[in-house]
Amino acid sequence: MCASRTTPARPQPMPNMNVRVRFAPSPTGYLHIGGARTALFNWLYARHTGGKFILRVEDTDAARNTQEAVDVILNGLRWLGLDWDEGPITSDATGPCKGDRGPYYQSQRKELYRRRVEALLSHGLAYEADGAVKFRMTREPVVIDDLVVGRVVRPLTDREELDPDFVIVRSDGEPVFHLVNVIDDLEMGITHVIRGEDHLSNTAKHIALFRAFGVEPPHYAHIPLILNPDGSKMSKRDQGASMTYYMEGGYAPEAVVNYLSLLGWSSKDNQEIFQIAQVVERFDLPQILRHNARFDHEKLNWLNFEHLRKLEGDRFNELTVHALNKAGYETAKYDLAYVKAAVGTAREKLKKLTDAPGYIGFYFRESVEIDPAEAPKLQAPENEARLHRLRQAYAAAPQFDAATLESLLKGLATELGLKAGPLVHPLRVTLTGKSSGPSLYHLMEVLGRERVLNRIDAVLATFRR
RNA sequence: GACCCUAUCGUCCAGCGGUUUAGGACACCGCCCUUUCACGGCGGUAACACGGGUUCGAAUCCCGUUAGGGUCGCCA
Repeated sequence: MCASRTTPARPQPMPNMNVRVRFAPSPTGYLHIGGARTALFNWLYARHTGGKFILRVEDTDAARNTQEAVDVILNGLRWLGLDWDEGPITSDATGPCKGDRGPYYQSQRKELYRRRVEALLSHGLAYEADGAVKFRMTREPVVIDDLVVGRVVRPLTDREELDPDFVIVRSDGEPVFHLVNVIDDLEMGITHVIRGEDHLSNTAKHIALFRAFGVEPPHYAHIPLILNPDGSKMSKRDQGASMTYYMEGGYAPEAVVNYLSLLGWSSKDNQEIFQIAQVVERFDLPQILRHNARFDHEKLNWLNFEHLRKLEGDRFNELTVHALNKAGYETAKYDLAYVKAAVGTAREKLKKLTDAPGYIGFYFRESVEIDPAEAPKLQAPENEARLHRLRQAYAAAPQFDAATLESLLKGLATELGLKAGPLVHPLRVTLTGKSSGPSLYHLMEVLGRERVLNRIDAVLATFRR
């Protein structure tokens, strides 16, 4: 267990410096995109105000909460770049953590809950019924002054009218969500609860609980939900509901974070493309919209492209090489400079990182695999002589750089009374196997004279059968 | 069913009583540029859910209807 909770709160230097927000996921084995956005908004608010972002794992359901499930969440948040100031460091509930308000796993806080329940019991604010412990809920409508939604008055529903009290400890002794959530927020000194709107109705219970513990509740900000493109609610099974879809689908974290920021929040000045630091600077709770938003994959794709092309060279190289390796291309077998130059020709061209293997994989295969759709065109009789002339010109090229290669090709085209196209197309297919790809002249420069001549020879050989 | 939230182009946002022939972005459709594929440039189609009020004047305020979402668990 990490640091004790008895450490007194430190004095707050500035009025706005004491914001404490948290993301409190339940490890179910996957991180929902909506949960990721909730985490992002909390993180943004903490960073904007100079407050603390806390990660707390709500692993009360021992049966389905595994360490692997926690890792999914930790990895998802890390991938997005949402670092937490307090919370677990590993997926081991009894392992190390940072922060002095731990433990940050609910499974490690049972004693705390037990004491709080006893206090409630002894004050007559809770009572036992059928082996469970129930909380004596207020019968009055509860007013919620929500930072996003505004003032909401929640009266009892007709069902609650019958019995407003609700279970806080099950008959098996396990405390329920409403209870532990409130106790933890209280103990951890959470000042703002930023969460999905699906919790808005529950908030009445939470406020009543806070008051029963003798404290005023934190500020609440209920953010709208993310819906499917067709407007239905996004559930586990839906495409793109899980963070892994983006992590493995060729998206840059920068783009996903940017897109998520724009769902339900706006800087009001029509800017769409943001670096995360710019969002941190402008983000605030009052600008959050009140209505749900549909997830638009096309727009995310566009943002992904925009971010990919703006990525700093090394970062682009890192992400692209990773995508190539994942697809089975062993870039490590090649010169670092060659790899960098090769990847460089895909710069500003990739829509998704997962397009990299198909786009520049030819650099990392010793023999070219001709696209079956292009093979017949390449076999056109006139191509033999053209490729032969091209080979001669390139074998004798004084320098093997893009500009020289281009002028040699164009010179040859003029000589043969052709436009560049009839030479460019077969040559591209010969060298890469495909009809489209990086700039032909630059790709040849990267490939180098030896590979270019070899690849031309390989195709020429198919003409002489 | 009860209660709560919401409602501007297909989608995401701007608009917060008059400066609006409702603006931007994605997507879509033309044209241009071009060594492929892209990018880019120019132009275009496209919305205030409906009905009542309030007001000299409403996308903007109020009420209702409709629609969508959420909550009513010994799930979280």
